[in-house]
Order: sequence, then structure tokens, then C-alpha cells
Amino acid sequence: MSGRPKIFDDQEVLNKAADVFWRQGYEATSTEDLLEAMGIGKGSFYLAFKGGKKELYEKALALRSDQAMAQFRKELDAADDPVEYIREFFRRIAHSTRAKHQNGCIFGNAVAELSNIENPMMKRAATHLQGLEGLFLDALLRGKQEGTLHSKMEPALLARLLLNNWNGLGITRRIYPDNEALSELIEIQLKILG
Amino acid sequence: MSGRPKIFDDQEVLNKAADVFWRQGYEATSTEDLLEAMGIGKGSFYLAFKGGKKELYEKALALRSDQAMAQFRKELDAADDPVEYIREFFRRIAHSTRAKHQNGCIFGNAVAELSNIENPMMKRAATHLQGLEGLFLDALLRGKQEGTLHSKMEPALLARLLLNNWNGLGITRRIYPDNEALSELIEIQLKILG
DNA sequence: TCTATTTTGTACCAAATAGTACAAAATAAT
DNA sequence: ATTATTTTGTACTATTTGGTACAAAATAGA
Repeated sequence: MSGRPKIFDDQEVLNKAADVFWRQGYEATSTEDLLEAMGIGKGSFYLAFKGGKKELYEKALALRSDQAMAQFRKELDAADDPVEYIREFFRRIAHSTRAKHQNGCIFGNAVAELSNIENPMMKRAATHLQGLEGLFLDALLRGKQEGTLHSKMEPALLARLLLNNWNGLGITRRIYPDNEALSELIEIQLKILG
Repeated sequence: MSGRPKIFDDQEVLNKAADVFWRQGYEATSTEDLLEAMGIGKGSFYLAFKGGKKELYEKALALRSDQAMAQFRKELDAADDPVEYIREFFRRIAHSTRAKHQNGCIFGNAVAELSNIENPMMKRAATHLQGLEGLFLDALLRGKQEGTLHSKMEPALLARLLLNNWNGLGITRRIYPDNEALSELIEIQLKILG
């Protein structure tokens, strides 16, 4: 190895870029915005991400997905009661700052914004959300086996329902960015888990 | 009155513009896209809508809101059972084309896209959705009075829940644009109405 | 120290875009 | 027919944008 050393770390700048995309969405974010947030110049950027903004978005989303899934998996595996863990997962939403509420869910945002203008990228975001649904299902199946899930509903359908609740909250929390109100809503929703 | 006659009707072009915005969102839609869809030239456009794209978006959204609310109100008032009408309202989602599924809810889309980049406009879209919640509530209160709503839940909270389900479906229907799957999901959700 | 290699910063470019200016067109009223 | 009025179509402009080119900088290894 030789050559001039890089002044940035790929993961780090991807995370910074992800924050900007999360806040502003894909179209409203200019490469200029991204360069500023990442703290690097055009030369470095286009060398590292030849696909430009699009490649950056895909990688930023994939990174966030990996991080979120890994954390969920880890916490779920460590949880005594997987169903209770799902409850905690949703209750966390009602402990956010207003700024976070306004951002919604980065994957839901991607699905909403890109379904008709960048279908391949939308599909990848959709896959991330299906991954979340899969984790819900894992938790529910384990809950069923261990006896903490009493619902008579089919777990797969219940997982789908939870995904829809999650997707809804990504919008609703922006309309009502109030933790008290959100908490009430979430508790009602969780009643379906029995 | 005198002067050269207009070659277009404001309502008509607003509806055409609304379709484009619905499909593509705000940022991804160029004025060129809009002019083409509306079938008018720049001269006419900027004379009628001095605020340009932004004014057009606001008016298009307001028009769609008025139309949707008026239809809901009319059908609700004509319904024998208001709670059953809500059921029908949700069931309709599962009778859409794939193209419609991909568009989601125009107001939810606006909230998702604009919350951090055009806050005043996002708030107006949020108000439209709160209007829908208000109609849900009206229906539920009437159902309670007439004895067709048996749920012990507070109607206001139930209305909020229905709004969240609606918001969620605006995303979920794009991930699963399959009427069978959506139907299953919707039926489960409606169980909460008793 | 010299060379090969990689990254960086900047200058530059071509395309797209929103918006304006204004003359021509089309009407109603006198 | 003439005038006043309003709309239309187009030519033009200024700005923003994503992206490229390339020389200078900074390293590792010989």
C-alpha cells in the first residue's frame, strides 16, 4: 500500500450522509449538502463513490438497515420475553425528541418518495422494512413457543400488522409530535398482543 | 369583461397537476412536467399562478382535500351504519390497481417529504389528515349513539388509531401492492371496531 | 532520495431549471 | 373600426446542479 492517505472513513461519512438523507429525503438533498455534512471535497467524494448521490444513498440506507437490524436482533435475543421486547420497541418511539419525530422512518420515507421515480431503490427500502417484519415474526414465534404470546391470531399476520403500525407511526408522529399523545396511541395498538 | 379568453379551467389543471404531484412528489416534479401535464404554456401558467410550483402544489392539495372530505362526508351521511361505512372505506383500498397502490396517500406523502424542508406546507397536509381523523370520529360518535359501535375504547383514541392505520397503509400498500394480502391486513385491523 | 501510487482540492463545463419580459393574439365594449 | 384589456407563446436570462479534469499533495517502498 502507498499513496496519499484518506482523510475520512467510509462508514463515518456514510452515517453523516444518512442523517442528511433522513432529514431531507433524496431529491431535496443536493450533493453540495452532502459534501458539507460529510466534510469532504468533490475530488474525494467522486473517487470513493463513483455513482454519486445515488450510490451514496443506497449505501447509506443499507448501512442504517444493517445497524438497525443488528441492534434489534441483539436486543431481542437478549430479552427474557420477546413479546415484551416488541412492546418496548414501540414504546421507545414515544421517548423521542421533536426533531426525531419530524424525520419519521428513513425506510418509510424512501418508499414514499421513490416508489414512482426510482423503483429499484424503493424496492431495496421495502426489503429493509420486510426485514423488520421478519424480526417481528421471529419474536412472535418465540413468544408463542415460550408461552408469552397468547393471541389467537396468526403470527405472520400479526407481524404484518405491527409493520403497518410502524409505518403509520412514521407519518403520525410528524402530525402529532407529542410523546404523551403518541404513548396513548401506542399502548392501544399494543393491546392486540394480548 | 374583455380580453383574450383563457384556454383552460383552473380546477381542471389543478387536478392534472395534483395527479403528477401525487405520483412523483413535490421535489421530483419539475415545472416542465407540470406544464406538459396541464397542457398550458409558461405565459399562462405564471399569470394564473404567480407563486409558481409552490402555489400550484398548495392549491392542488387543498383541492384534493376538499374533494375527498366532501365525498367522505356525503357517503357517511348517506350511510345507514356509520361504522360499517368506515369498514367499507378501508376495504376499498384493497380494490385498487397496482399503480394506485404505488402512489400511496397524497397527504401522507406530503407530510413525509416536506416535514423538514417545507414545514408550512407539511402542516397544511397534516391538517388535511387531521380532517380525516375528524370524520372518523364523527362516524364513531354517531355509531356509538345509534348503537352500532360496541367498542369500549374512547372514540377519539379509536379515531386516532384509524388514522394511523390509514397512514400505515399508505406505505404498506407500496411494499405489498397485492389486494389479497392487503385485504387480510385490513380485516384484521377492523376487528378493533368490534 | 527517488518513484509509483493514491487522495485531495479546485477550476471548469454542460445541462437543466425556474422565472421574466414582451410582443402578438384574441376578445368585449364603445 | 378602434381601443382597452386579458391571455398566450416564445425568447431570453440567471442560477443551480451534477459531474469531470487535472495538477498538486502526501504517503510507502525501493
